[in-house]
Amino acid sequence: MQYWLMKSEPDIFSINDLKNRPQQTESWDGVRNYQARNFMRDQMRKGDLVLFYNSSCKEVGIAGIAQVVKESHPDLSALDKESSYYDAKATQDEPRWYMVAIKWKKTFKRIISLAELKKYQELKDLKLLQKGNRLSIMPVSQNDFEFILNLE
DNA sequence: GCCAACGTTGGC
DNA sequence: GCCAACGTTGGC
Repeated sequence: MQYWLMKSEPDIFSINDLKNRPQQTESWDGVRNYQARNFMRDQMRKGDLVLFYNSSCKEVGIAGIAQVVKESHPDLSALDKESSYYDAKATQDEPRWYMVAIKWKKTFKRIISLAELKKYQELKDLKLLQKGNRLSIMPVSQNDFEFILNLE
């Protein structure tokens, strides 16, 4: 079992939105970065746990936990000309972009803010905190994951 | 709104 | 394959 962090702009899709979906589940469409795609396509497995991170908003930080419930499948929003995620280079045969589905598991009682996370020496290896990291999906070590759970 | 840092594109 | 130019991310 592996652990991950996934970023979302809460104004666009929040952890509450996830909780309110049918089956509290959503396919993570719209990722258009190869490294992030490769994590979803090649490494994320059913049962993996995910830190749900709020980015580009008033309170940036970790909002809760989700779980991978469906492994890699094509992100067909890339084929939809009306979608802001449209990619002219994606086709039915070569979908180019892939996603996993995650299910809501827990909303933290408080947002564990980015500023707070930065304070802990224990989290110095957390990729989120490393300089210039803009990945929207990244692996998290089991130790870091458990440390963060205990901060709530 | 600023801007550092990174990713992608495309000419050569 | 290099690299400049451009676009995007995302914290502040």
